[in-house]
Amino acid sequence: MIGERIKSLREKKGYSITKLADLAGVSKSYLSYIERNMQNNPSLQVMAKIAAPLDSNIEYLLGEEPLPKIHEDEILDDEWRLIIKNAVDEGMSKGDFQALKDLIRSNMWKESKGETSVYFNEKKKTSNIIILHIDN
Amino acid sequence: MIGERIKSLREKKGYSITKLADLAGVSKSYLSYIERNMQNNPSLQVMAKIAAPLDSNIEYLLGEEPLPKIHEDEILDDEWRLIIKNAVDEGMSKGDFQALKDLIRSNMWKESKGETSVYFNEKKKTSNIIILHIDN
DNA sequence: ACTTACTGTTTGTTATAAAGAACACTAACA
DNA sequence: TGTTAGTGTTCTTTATAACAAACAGTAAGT
Repeated sequence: MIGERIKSLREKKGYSITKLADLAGVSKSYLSYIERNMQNNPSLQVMAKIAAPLDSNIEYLLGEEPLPKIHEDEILDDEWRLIIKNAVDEGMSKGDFQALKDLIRSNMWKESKGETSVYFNEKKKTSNIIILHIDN
Repeated sequence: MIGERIKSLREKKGYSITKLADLAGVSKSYLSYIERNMQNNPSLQVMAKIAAPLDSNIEYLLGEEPLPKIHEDEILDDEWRLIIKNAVDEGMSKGDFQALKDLIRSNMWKESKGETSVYFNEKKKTSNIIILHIDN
């Protein structure tokens, strides 16, 4: 849920609700509501304002939406084609794809120990890829 | 701007405002406002409802970068087909790909400061992806 | 004990997101 | 010509997002 994400990032930064609310420019009462999931439909502007001082972004705060089911036994060319088409429309180049393919094949991706400035952004359950976020 | 993205995807799907509004479950008047950027602060729920029938997601609709040019479908398709085929043969799942696609779109990838346990493994010049290696 | 300064919560109240029309404008067709 | 069905746009209203302020709780200081 979105509230947990914000709270987690906030505490990781050592911010209080009041502090983050000030930095973000939203009311602390509203931030409190959002963190407790009593208000689960904030606007984009509020989300963006909250994400900024957390050095995060909306997509991460939104967390993972469940991936569509995968039929593992057969490769549907049409389905792949649709996926690729959307990806290309959204800006994926062949070079991107090749790089990612190599990334998938490498089995070097493991859980972070959590004591560094690196933390996991999200973990796809249907994939062995873990998306990272470098926290500067 | 967010309105242009929605409109572009909508027209690509051949949907009218009314049709998309019905599929998304939002009012067509509000969708019209959003597309014309007269309402630039919709809620997350509305954004999610709009993104779904467009086979997109919020993060893309929010994206700042201009839409890439779309190449000729036929040439692209064959070339992509070969790439995908090889990738699938090598074990790439659709989930893998979707995860990677999200990875590309997120603009959170920055150079490592070098003081952590993370270092860059390699950098593909044909891609904007930086492959990382977590050193446990 | 009584501040002072935090923490996060709960109260109203106000501003506005979002709906549900009604509206104007086409094109197709009887 | 009038009617129907489609497009997208404006109205008007209502539901609620978001605020400001008051509130309770804790810890440190006097």
